Amino acid sequence: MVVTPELLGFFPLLKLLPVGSLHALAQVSSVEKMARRAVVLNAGKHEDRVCFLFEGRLQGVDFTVDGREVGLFFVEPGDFCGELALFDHGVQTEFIIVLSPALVVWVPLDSLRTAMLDCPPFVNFLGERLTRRIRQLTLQRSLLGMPNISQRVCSQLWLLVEESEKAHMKEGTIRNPPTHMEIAIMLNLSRETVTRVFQTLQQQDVVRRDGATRLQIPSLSLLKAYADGSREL
Amino acid sequence: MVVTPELLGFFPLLKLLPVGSLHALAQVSSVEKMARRAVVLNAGKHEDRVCFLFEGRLQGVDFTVDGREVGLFFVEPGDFCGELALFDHGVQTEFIIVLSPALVVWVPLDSLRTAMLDCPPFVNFLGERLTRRIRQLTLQRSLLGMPNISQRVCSQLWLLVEESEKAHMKEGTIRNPPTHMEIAIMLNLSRETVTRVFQTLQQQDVVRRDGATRLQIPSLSLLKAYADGSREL
DNA sequence: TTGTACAAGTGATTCCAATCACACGAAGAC
DNA sequence: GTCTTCGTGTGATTGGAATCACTTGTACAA
Repeated sequence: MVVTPELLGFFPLLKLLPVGSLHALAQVSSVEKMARRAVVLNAGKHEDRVCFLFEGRLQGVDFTVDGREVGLFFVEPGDFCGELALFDHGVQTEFIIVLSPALVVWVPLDSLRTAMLDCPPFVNFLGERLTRRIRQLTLQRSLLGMPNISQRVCSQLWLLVEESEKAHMKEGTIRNPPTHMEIAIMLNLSRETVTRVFQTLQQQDVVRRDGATRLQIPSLSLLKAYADGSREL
Repeated sequence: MVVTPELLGFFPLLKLLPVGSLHALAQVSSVEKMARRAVVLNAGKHEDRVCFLFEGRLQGVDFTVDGREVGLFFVEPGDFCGELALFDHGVQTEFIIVLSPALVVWVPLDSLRTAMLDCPPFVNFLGERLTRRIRQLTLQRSLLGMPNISQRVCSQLWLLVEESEKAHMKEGTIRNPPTHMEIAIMLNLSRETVTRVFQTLQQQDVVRRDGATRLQIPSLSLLKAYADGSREL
Protein backbone atom coordinates (compact mmCIF):
# COMPACT_ATOMS: atom_id res chain seq x y z
CA MET A 1 0.00 0.00 0.00
CA VAL A 2 1.23 3.47 -0.81
CA VAL A 3 1.97 6.03 1.89
CA THR A 4 0.91 9.60 1.36
CA PRO A 5 2.35 12.62 3.19
CA GLU A 6 -1.19 13.19 4.44
CA LEU A 7 -1.23 9.81 6.13
CA LEU A 8 2.05 10.59 7.86
CA GLY A 9 0.60 13.95 8.89
CA PHE A 10 -1.95 12.04 10.97
CA PHE A 11 0.75 11.53 13.55
CA PRO A 12 1.42 14.53 15.77
CA LEU A 13 5.15 13.88 15.73
CA LEU A 14 5.48 13.80 11.93
CA LYS A 15 3.11 16.72 11.54
CA LEU A 16 5.98 18.87 12.82
CA LEU A 17 8.18 18.14 9.83
CA PRO A 18 8.33 20.47 6.83
CA VAL A 19 6.30 19.23 3.85
CA GLY A 20 9.51 18.49 2.00
CA SER A 21 10.69 16.01 4.59
CA LEU A 22 7.22 14.53 4.79
CA HIS A 23 7.23 13.85 1.06
CA ALA A 24 10.66 12.28 1.26
CA LEU A 25 9.60 10.10 4.18
CA ALA A 26 6.43 9.01 2.42
CA GLN A 27 8.55 7.64 -0.40
CA VAL A 28 10.39 5.24 1.86
CA SER A 29 7.59 4.36 4.27
CA SER A 30 5.08 1.56 4.07
CA VAL A 31 1.77 0.54 5.57
CA GLU A 32 1.00 -2.88 6.95
CA LYS A 33 -2.05 -4.59 8.38
CA MET A 34 -1.01 -6.80 11.24
CA ALA A 35 -3.02 -9.59 12.80
CA ARG A 36 -3.46 -10.25 16.49
CA ARG A 37 -0.35 -11.73 18.11
CA ALA A 38 1.91 -10.63 15.29
CA VAL A 39 5.32 -9.43 16.43
CA VAL A 40 5.89 -5.80 15.53
CA LEU A 41 9.37 -5.36 16.96
CA ASN A 42 11.82 -7.89 18.33
CA ALA A 43 13.61 -7.46 21.64
CA GLY A 44 17.38 -7.52 21.42
CA LYS A 45 17.38 -6.75 17.73
CA HIS A 46 18.74 -3.69 15.95
CA GLU A 47 15.44 -2.68 14.41
CA ASP A 48 15.88 -0.33 11.47
CA ARG A 49 12.47 1.28 11.49
CA VAL A 50 10.02 3.01 13.76
CA CYS A 51 6.45 1.78 14.00
CA PHE A 52 3.61 4.31 13.96
CA LEU A 53 0.23 2.96 15.05
CA PHE A 54 -2.73 4.08 12.98
CA GLU A 55 -5.35 1.83 14.53
CA GLY A 56 -5.55 -1.13 16.88
CA ARG A 57 -3.60 -1.67 20.07
CA LEU A 58 -0.06 -2.87 20.70
CA GLN A 59 1.63 -4.06 23.85
CA GLY A 60 5.24 -3.92 24.93
CA VAL A 61 6.19 -7.19 26.57
CA ASP A 62 9.33 -8.68 27.97
CA PHE A 63 10.22 -12.18 29.09
CA THR A 64 12.01 -13.16 32.25
CA VAL A 65 14.80 -15.72 32.10
CA ASP A 66 12.35 -18.48 32.94
CA GLY A 67 10.08 -17.60 30.05
CA ARG A 68 7.45 -15.76 32.01
CA GLU A 69 5.78 -12.94 30.13
CA VAL A 70 5.88 -9.43 31.55
CA GLY A 71 3.58 -6.69 30.27
CA LEU A 72 5.17 -3.26 30.09
CA PHE A 73 2.85 -0.79 28.38
CA PHE A 74 0.13 -0.38 25.80
CA VAL A 75 0.44 1.62 22.60
CA GLU A 76 -2.66 3.42 21.37
CA PRO A 77 -3.40 4.87 17.91
CA GLY A 78 -1.46 8.02 17.00
CA ASP A 79 1.44 6.82 19.09
CA PHE A 80 4.60 5.06 17.98
CA CYS A 81 7.24 2.68 19.24
CA GLY A 82 10.79 1.62 18.52
CA GLU A 83 12.01 5.21 18.77
CA LEU A 84 14.69 4.63 21.40
CA ALA A 85 17.26 3.70 18.77
CA LEU A 86 16.88 7.18 17.26
CA PHE A 87 18.96 8.46 20.13
CA ASP A 88 21.28 5.73 21.23
CA HIS A 89 21.45 3.41 18.21
CA GLY A 90 20.78 0.62 20.68
CA VAL A 91 18.82 -2.55 20.35
CA GLN A 92 15.09 -2.81 20.84
CA THR A 93 14.41 -3.11 24.57
CA GLU A 94 11.22 -5.15 24.53
CA PHE A 95 8.97 -7.09 22.20
CA ILE A 96 6.06 -5.23 20.70
CA ILE A 97 3.12 -7.40 19.79
CA VAL A 98 -0.33 -6.76 18.32
CA LEU A 99 -3.26 -7.02 20.72
CA SER A 100 -6.11 -5.90 18.51
CA PRO A 101 -5.65 -6.03 14.73
CA ALA A 102 -3.51 -3.08 13.82
CA LEU A 103 -2.71 -0.83 10.93
CA VAL A 104 0.85 0.34 11.24
CA VAL A 105 3.07 2.66 9.26
CA TRP A 106 6.74 1.80 8.99
CA VAL A 107 9.24 4.63 8.75
CA PRO A 108 12.94 3.83 8.30
CA LEU A 109 15.03 4.79 11.28
CA ASP A 110 17.82 6.51 9.39
CA SER A 111 15.44 8.59 7.26
CA LEU A 112 13.75 9.72 10.42
CA ARG A 113 17.08 10.51 11.98
CA THR A 114 17.98 12.63 8.97
CA ALA A 115 14.68 14.46 9.15
CA MET A 116 15.09 15.17 12.83
CA LEU A 117 18.51 16.73 12.38
CA ASP A 118 17.22 20.01 11.03
CA CYS A 119 13.92 20.14 12.85
CA PRO A 120 14.31 21.12 16.51
CA PRO A 121 10.55 20.96 17.25
CA PHE A 122 10.70 17.33 16.18
CA VAL A 123 13.46 16.55 18.65
CA ASN A 124 11.56 18.38 21.34
CA PHE A 125 8.40 16.42 20.67
CA LEU A 126 10.42 13.25 20.77
CA GLY A 127 11.79 14.35 24.12
CA GLU A 128 8.27 14.89 25.36
CA ARG A 129 7.33 11.47 24.08
CA LEU A 130 10.18 9.81 25.98
CA THR A 131 9.19 11.82 29.01
CA ARG A 132 5.62 10.58 28.73
CA ARG A 133 6.81 7.02 28.42
CA ILE A 134 8.89 7.40 31.57
CA ARG A 135 5.93 8.78 33.47
CA GLN A 136 3.79 5.94 32.16
CA LEU A 137 6.32 3.27 33.17
CA THR A 138 6.67 4.84 36.59
CA LEU A 139 2.92 4.88 37.10
CA GLN A 140 2.63 1.30 35.94
CA ARG A 141 5.37 0.33 38.34
CA SER A 142 3.60 1.92 41.25
CA LEU A 143 0.51 -0.14 40.46
CA LEU A 144 2.54 -3.23 41.26
CA GLY A 145 3.17 -1.89 44.74
CA MET A 146 -0.49 -2.12 45.68
CA PRO A 147 -1.09 -4.99 48.07
CA ASN A 148 -4.78 -5.19 47.22
CA ILE A 149 -5.37 -7.02 43.99
CA SER A 150 -8.77 -5.77 42.93
CA GLN A 151 -7.45 -2.29 43.46
CA ARG A 152 -4.63 -3.06 41.09
CA VAL A 153 -7.02 -4.32 38.46
CA CYS A 154 -9.31 -1.33 38.82
CA SER A 155 -6.37 1.06 38.53
CA GLN A 156 -5.28 -0.68 35.36
CA LEU A 157 -8.80 -0.45 33.94
CA TRP A 158 -8.88 3.20 34.87
CA LEU A 159 -5.73 3.77 32.81
CA LEU A 160 -7.43 2.14 29.84
CA VAL A 161 -10.46 4.41 29.88
CA GLU A 162 -10.29 6.98 27.14
CA GLU A 163 -9.01 10.32 28.32
CA SER A 164 -12.04 12.15 26.93
CA GLU A 165 -14.43 10.13 29.07
CA LYS A 166 -12.58 10.64 32.32
CA ALA A 167 -13.74 14.23 32.56
CA HIS A 168 -17.43 13.73 33.25
CA MET A 169 -16.92 10.67 35.50
CA LYS A 170 -20.16 9.07 34.40
CA GLU A 171 -20.20 6.03 32.14
CA GLY A 172 -17.18 4.90 30.20
CA THR A 173 -16.11 2.31 27.67
CA ILE A 174 -12.99 0.38 26.96
CA ARG A 175 -12.93 -0.65 23.34
CA ASN A 176 -11.14 -3.89 22.49
CA PRO A 177 -10.27 -4.53 26.09
CA PRO A 178 -7.17 -6.60 26.74
CA THR A 179 -7.77 -10.23 27.65
CA HIS A 180 -7.48 -11.40 31.23
CA MET A 181 -4.11 -12.85 30.37
CA GLU A 182 -2.85 -9.58 28.97
CA ILE A 183 -3.97 -7.72 32.06
CA ALA A 184 -2.45 -10.41 34.25
CA ILE A 185 1.05 -9.98 32.87
CA MET A 186 0.81 -6.20 33.26
CA LEU A 187 -0.05 -6.60 36.94
CA ASN A 188 2.09 -9.56 37.91
CA LEU A 189 -0.94 -11.73 38.50
CA SER A 190 -2.10 -15.08 37.23
CA ARG A 191 -4.79 -15.24 34.59
CA GLU A 192 -7.17 -17.03 36.98
CA THR A 193 -6.83 -14.34 39.59
CA VAL A 194 -7.76 -11.66 37.07
CA THR A 195 -10.77 -13.72 36.03
CA ARG A 196 -11.92 -14.01 39.63
CA VAL A 197 -11.54 -10.28 40.20
CA PHE A 198 -13.59 -9.62 37.07
CA GLN A 199 -16.28 -11.95 38.37
CA THR A 200 -16.75 -9.89 41.49
CA LEU A 201 -16.43 -6.62 39.56
CA GLN A 202 -19.30 -7.73 37.34
CA GLN A 203 -21.37 -8.76 40.37
CA GLN A 204 -20.88 -5.28 41.80
CA ASP A 205 -21.73 -3.83 38.39
CA VAL A 206 -18.44 -1.99 38.22
CA VAL A 207 -17.90 -3.35 34.72
CA ARG A 208 -20.18 -4.98 32.15
CA ARG A 209 -19.13 -7.13 29.24
CA ASP A 210 -20.55 -5.97 25.95
CA GLY A 211 -19.52 -8.66 23.51
CA ALA A 212 -15.84 -9.30 23.08
CA THR A 213 -14.96 -5.89 21.77
CA ARG A 214 -16.37 -3.64 24.47
CA LEU A 215 -16.19 -3.30 28.20
CA GLN A 216 -18.80 -0.97 29.67
CA ILE A 217 -18.19 0.92 32.86
CA PRO A 218 -21.53 2.20 34.21
CA SER A 219 -19.91 4.55 36.68
CA LEU A 220 -16.41 5.86 36.28
CA SER A 221 -16.47 7.42 39.72
CA LEU A 222 -17.23 4.00 41.19
CA LEU A 223 -14.30 2.48 39.30
CA LYS A 224 -12.08 5.30 40.52
CA ALA A 225 -13.23 4.74 44.08
CA TYR A 226 -12.19 1.10 43.91
CA ALA A 227 -8.95 2.09 42.20
CA ASP A 228 -7.84 4.55 44.86
CA GLY A 229 -8.95 2.34 47.70
CA SER A 230 -11.70 4.58 49.06
CA ARG A 231 -14.01 1.66 48.37
CA GLU A 232 -13.34 -2.03 48.76
CA LEU A 233 -14.78 -5.20 47.34
CA MET B 1 29.60 27.05 48.32
CA VAL B 2 30.63 28.51 45.00
CA VAL B 3 30.17 26.62 41.75
CA THR B 4 32.92 26.72 39.16
CA PRO B 5 32.47 25.96 35.47
CA GLU B 6 35.01 23.18 36.03
CA LEU B 7 32.76 21.53 38.58
CA LEU B 8 29.87 21.62 36.13
CA GLY B 9 32.17 20.17 33.49
CA PHE B 10 32.44 17.04 35.64
CA PHE B 11 29.04 16.06 34.34
CA PRO B 12 29.07 14.58 30.82
CA LEU B 13 25.85 16.37 29.93
CA LEU B 14 27.08 19.83 30.87
CA LYS B 15 30.49 19.17 29.35
CA LEU B 16 28.74 19.53 25.99
CA LEU B 17 27.85 23.15 26.55
CA PRO B 18 30.07 25.98 25.23
CA VAL B 19 32.26 27.58 27.90
CA GLY B 20 30.14 30.69 27.76
CA SER B 21 26.99 28.85 28.79
CA LEU B 22 28.92 26.97 31.42
CA HIS B 23 30.10 30.21 32.99
CA ALA B 24 26.58 31.60 32.95
CA LEU B 25 25.21 28.42 34.53
CA ALA B 26 27.88 28.40 37.21
CA GLN B 27 26.69 31.85 38.31
CA VAL B 28 23.21 30.60 39.11
CA SER B 29 24.02 27.12 40.35
CA SER B 30 24.73 25.98 43.85
CA VAL B 31 26.22 23.03 45.68
CA GLU B 32 24.65 21.29 48.64
CA LYS B 33 25.63 18.51 50.99
CA MET B 34 22.63 16.40 51.74
CA ALA B 35 22.25 13.93 54.59
CA ARG B 36 20.78 10.47 54.37
CA ARG B 37 16.99 10.47 54.02
CA ALA B 38 16.88 14.07 52.87
CA VAL B 39 14.34 14.75 50.17
CA VAL B 40 15.98 15.97 46.98
CA LEU B 41 12.89 16.39 44.83
CA ASN B 42 9.22 16.25 45.70
CA ALA B 43 6.70 14.22 43.75
CA GLY B 44 3.80 16.20 42.36
CA LYS B 45 5.66 19.49 42.65
CA HIS B 46 6.75 21.83 39.89
CA GLU B 47 10.43 21.65 40.71
CA ASP B 48 12.39 24.54 39.25
CA ARG B 49 15.84 22.99 39.20
CA VAL B 50 17.65 19.91 38.06
CA CYS B 51 19.77 17.92 40.50
CA PHE B 52 23.21 16.72 39.43
CA LEU B 53 24.77 14.10 41.68
CA PHE B 54 28.45 14.55 42.42
CA GLU B 55 28.81 11.85 45.02
CA GLY B 56 26.61 9.55 47.10
CA ARG B 57 23.54 7.66 45.94
CA LEU B 58 19.95 8.74 45.43
CA GLN B 59 16.80 6.72 44.97
CA GLY B 60 13.62 7.50 43.12
CA VAL B 61 10.64 6.36 45.18
CA ASP B 62 6.91 6.55 44.87
CA PHE B 63 4.10 5.82 47.28
CA THR B 64 0.96 3.85 46.59
CA VAL B 65 -2.38 5.19 47.75
CA ASP B 66 -2.12 3.15 50.94
CA GLY B 67 1.24 4.66 51.83
CA ARG B 68 3.40 1.76 50.75
CA GLU B 69 6.80 2.75 49.45
CA VAL B 70 7.84 1.73 45.95
CA GLY B 71 11.45 1.90 44.81
CA LEU B 72 11.90 2.97 41.21
CA PHE B 73 15.59 3.48 40.42
CA PHE B 74 18.94 4.47 41.82
CA VAL B 75 20.94 7.52 40.79
CA GLU B 76 24.71 7.19 40.76
CA PRO B 77 27.37 9.95 40.70
CA GLY B 78 27.72 11.79 37.39
CA ASP B 79 24.04 11.30 36.73
CA PHE B 80 21.19 13.71 37.32
CA CYS B 81 17.46 13.76 38.02
CA GLY B 82 14.47 16.02 37.72
CA GLU B 83 15.13 16.55 34.02
CA LEU B 84 11.70 15.50 32.76
CA ALA B 85 10.31 18.98 33.23
CA LEU B 86 12.86 20.29 30.73
CA PHE B 87 10.69 18.85 28.02
CA ASP B 88 7.12 18.84 29.21
CA HIS B 89 7.12 21.46 31.99
CA GLY B 90 5.32 18.84 34.02
CA VAL B 91 5.47 18.05 37.69
CA GLN B 92 8.07 15.84 39.28
CA THR B 93 6.96 12.22 38.84
CA GLU B 94 8.51 10.65 41.91
CA PHE B 95 10.28 11.53 45.13
CA ILE B 96 14.05 11.54 45.06
CA ILE B 97 15.68 10.83 48.39
CA VAL B 98 19.27 10.52 49.58
CA LEU B 99 20.48 6.99 50.35
CA SER B 100 24.12 7.63 51.09
CA PRO B 101 25.22 11.17 52.01
CA ALA B 102 25.33 13.13 48.80
CA LEU B 103 26.94 16.13 47.27
CA VAL B 104 24.58 17.60 44.73
CA VAL B 105 24.74 20.51 42.32
CA TRP B 106 21.56 22.46 41.68
CA VAL B 107 21.03 24.00 38.26
CA PRO B 108 17.94 26.13 37.61
CA LEU B 109 15.55 24.53 35.15
CA ASP B 110 14.98 27.61 33.02
CA SER B 111 18.67 28.45 32.70
CA LEU B 112 19.28 24.93 31.57
CA ARG B 113 16.42 25.18 29.11
CA THR B 114 17.92 28.35 27.69
CA ALA B 115 21.30 26.72 27.35
CA MET B 116 19.85 23.70 25.60
CA LEU B 117 18.09 25.81 22.97
CA ASP B 118 21.20 26.50 20.95
CA CYS B 119 23.12 23.35 21.68
CA PRO B 120 21.81 20.38 19.70
CA PRO B 121 24.37 17.93 21.15
CA PHE B 122 22.97 18.77 24.54
CA VAL B 123 19.45 17.88 23.48
CA ASN B 124 20.73 14.71 21.95
CA PHE B 125 22.53 13.70 25.08
CA LEU B 126 19.40 14.41 27.05
CA GLY B 127 17.51 12.19 24.66
CA GLU B 128 20.03 9.45 25.26
CA ARG B 129 19.65 9.96 28.98
CA LEU B 130 15.87 9.58 28.80
CA THR B 131 16.38 6.53 26.63
CA ARG B 132 18.70 5.03 29.22
CA ARG B 133 16.20 5.71 31.96
CA ILE B 134 13.50 3.96 29.96
CA ARG B 135 15.70 0.93 29.43
CA GLN B 136 16.54 0.94 33.12
CA LEU B 137 12.90 1.14 34.19
CA THR B 138 11.99 -1.63 31.77
CA LEU B 139 14.74 -3.86 33.09
CA GLN B 140 13.73 -3.14 36.66
CA ARG B 141 10.17 -4.00 35.79
CA SER B 142 11.15 -7.33 34.32
CA LEU B 143 12.90 -8.20 37.56
CA LEU B 144 9.53 -8.08 39.26
CA GLY B 145 8.28 -10.77 36.91
CA MET B 146 10.66 -13.34 38.30
CA PRO B 147 8.81 -15.87 40.43
CA ASN B 148 11.96 -16.89 42.30
CA ILE B 149 12.83 -14.44 45.01
CA SER B 150 16.53 -15.04 45.53
CA GLN B 151 16.92 -14.72 41.79
CA ARG B 152 15.29 -11.32 42.00
CA VAL B 153 17.64 -10.22 44.75
CA CYS B 154 20.70 -11.49 42.91
CA SER B 155 19.64 -9.70 39.73
CA GLN B 156 19.25 -6.49 41.68
CA LEU B 157 22.67 -6.90 43.24
CA TRP B 158 24.09 -7.58 39.82
CA LEU B 159 22.72 -4.25 38.63
CA LEU B 160 24.46 -2.53 41.52
CA VAL B 161 27.90 -3.89 40.72
CA GLU B 162 30.10 -1.29 39.12
CA GLU B 163 30.19 -1.56 35.36
CA SER B 164 34.00 -1.66 35.30
CA GLU B 165 34.07 -4.78 37.46
CA LYS B 166 31.54 -6.74 35.42
CA ALA B 167 34.08 -7.35 32.65
CA HIS B 168 36.45 -9.74 34.38
CA MET B 169 33.70 -11.61 36.25
CA LYS B 170 35.91 -12.26 39.25
CA GLU B 171 35.40 -10.45 42.53
CA GLY B 172 33.29 -7.35 42.86
CA THR B 173 32.24 -4.75 45.37
CA ILE B 174 29.14 -2.73 46.04
CA ARG B 175 30.05 0.42 47.90
CA ASN B 176 27.48 1.85 50.27
CA PRO B 177 25.04 -0.93 49.51
CA PRO B 178 21.35 -0.12 49.93
CA THR B 179 19.74 -1.37 53.11
CA HIS B 180 17.53 -4.44 53.06
CA MET B 181 14.52 -2.17 53.21
CA GLU B 182 15.67 -0.14 50.22
CA ILE B 183 16.19 -3.31 48.22
CA ALA B 184 12.85 -4.66 49.39
CA ILE B 185 10.84 -1.77 48.00
CA MET B 186 12.66 -2.02 44.67
CA LEU B 187 11.69 -5.68 44.38
CA ASN B 188 8.22 -5.68 45.90
CA LEU B 189 9.35 -7.75 48.84
CA SER B 190 9.18 -7.34 52.59
CA ARG B 191 12.26 -6.32 54.48
CA GLU B 192 12.35 -9.63 56.37
CA THR B 193 12.32 -11.62 53.18
CA VAL B 194 15.32 -9.72 51.86
CA THR B 195 17.13 -10.33 55.14
CA ARG B 196 16.45 -14.05 54.87
CA VAL B 197 17.69 -14.20 51.31
CA PHE B 198 20.86 -12.38 52.36
CA GLN B 199 21.36 -14.92 55.13
CA THR B 200 21.44 -17.80 52.67
CA LEU B 201 23.51 -15.77 50.19
CA GLN B 202 26.11 -15.26 52.89
CA GLN B 203 26.04 -18.94 53.82
CA GLN B 204 26.73 -19.82 50.18
CA ASP B 205 29.45 -17.16 50.13
CA VAL B 206 27.81 -15.33 47.27
CA VAL B 207 28.14 -12.08 49.19
CA ARG B 208 30.18 -10.99 52.20
CA ARG B 209 29.54 -8.05 54.46
CA ASP B 210 32.51 -5.79 54.90
CA GLY B 211 31.41 -3.30 57.50
CA ALA B 212 28.36 -1.22 56.77
CA THR B 213 29.78 0.53 53.76
CA ARG B 214 30.90 -2.38 51.58
CA LEU B 215 29.43 -5.55 50.21
CA GLN B 216 31.99 -7.95 48.79
CA ILE B 217 31.13 -10.37 46.04
CA PRO B 218 33.82 -13.07 45.86
CA SER B 219 32.66 -14.38 42.51
CA LEU B 220 30.68 -12.27 40.08
CA SER B 221 30.10 -15.25 37.82
CA LEU B 222 28.49 -17.07 40.73
CA LEU B 223 26.23 -14.10 41.42
CA LYS B 224 25.33 -13.95 37.75
CA ALA B 225 24.55 -17.67 37.74
CA TYR B 226 22.07 -17.21 40.58
CA ALA B 227 20.68 -14.12 38.87
CA ASP B 228 19.92 -15.79 35.56
CA GLY B 229 18.60 -18.94 37.19
CA SER B 230 21.29 -21.31 35.95
CA ARG B 231 21.99 -21.96 39.63
CA GLU B 232 19.54 -22.16 42.50
CA LEU B 233 19.75 -21.76 46.23
C1' DT C 1 -21.54 -29.16 10.21
C1' DT C 2 -17.39 -30.36 12.74
C1' DG C 3 -13.04 -29.06 14.24
C1' DT C 4 -9.76 -26.24 16.41
C1' DA C 5 -7.99 -22.72 18.54
C1' DC C 6 -8.37 -19.38 22.11
C1' DA C 7 -10.58 -16.97 26.06
C1' DA C 8 -12.90 -17.35 30.18
C1' DG C 9 -14.90 -19.66 34.34
C1' DT C 10 -14.22 -22.57 38.55
C1' DG C 11 -13.00 -25.74 42.44
C1' DA C 12 -9.31 -28.00 45.26
C1' DT C 13 -4.89 -27.82 46.85
C1' DT C 14 -0.47 -26.09 47.98
C1' DC C 15 2.92 -23.26 49.43
C1' DC C 16 5.48 -19.42 50.40
C1' DA C 17 6.02 -14.65 51.39
C1' DA C 18 3.75 -11.17 54.43
C1' DT C 19 2.89 -10.11 58.83
C1' DC C 20 3.58 -9.85 63.69
C1' DA C 21 6.32 -9.75 67.53
C1' DC C 22 10.19 -9.90 69.17
C1' DA C 23 15.77 -9.58 70.24
C1' DC C 24 20.24 -7.69 69.24
C1' DG C 25 24.07 -4.63 68.02
C1' DA C 26 26.05 -0.39 66.28
C1' DA C 27 26.04 4.49 65.62
C1' DG C 28 24.90 8.94 66.97
C1' DA C 29 22.84 12.33 69.92
C1' DC C 30 23.05 14.74 74.06
C1' DG D 1 27.90 7.80 80.26
C1' DT D 2 22.80 6.65 78.67
C1' DC D 3 19.14 6.95 75.47
C1' DT D 4 17.31 6.67 70.79
C1' DT D 5 17.20 5.36 66.42
C1' DC D 6 18.09 2.40 62.84
C1' DG D 7 19.43 -1.64 60.52
C1' DT D 8 19.39 -6.35 60.99
C1' DG D 9 18.26 -11.18 62.53
C1' DT D 10 14.67 -14.83 63.55
C1' DG D 11 10.63 -17.73 64.81
C1' DA D 12 5.53 -18.67 64.50
C1' DT D 13 1.49 -17.96 62.18
C1' DT D 14 -1.54 -17.23 58.41
C1' DG D 15 -3.65 -15.48 54.45
C1' DG D 16 -4.16 -15.43 49.86
C1' DA D 17 -2.50 -15.97 45.27
C1' DA D 18 -0.38 -19.50 42.26
C1' DT D 19 -0.96 -23.70 40.40
C1' DC D 20 -3.30 -27.60 38.59
C1' DA D 21 -6.82 -29.67 36.30
C1' DC D 22 -10.44 -29.32 34.46
C1' DT D 23 -15.16 -27.33 31.92
C1' DT D 24 -17.53 -24.09 29.24
C1' DG D 25 -18.07 -20.68 25.82
C1' DT D 26 -17.03 -18.48 21.47
C1' DA D 27 -15.12 -17.27 17.02
C1' DC D 28 -13.54 -18.58 12.86
C1' DA D 29 -11.97 -21.85 9.30
C1' DA D 30 -12.28 -25.91 6.66
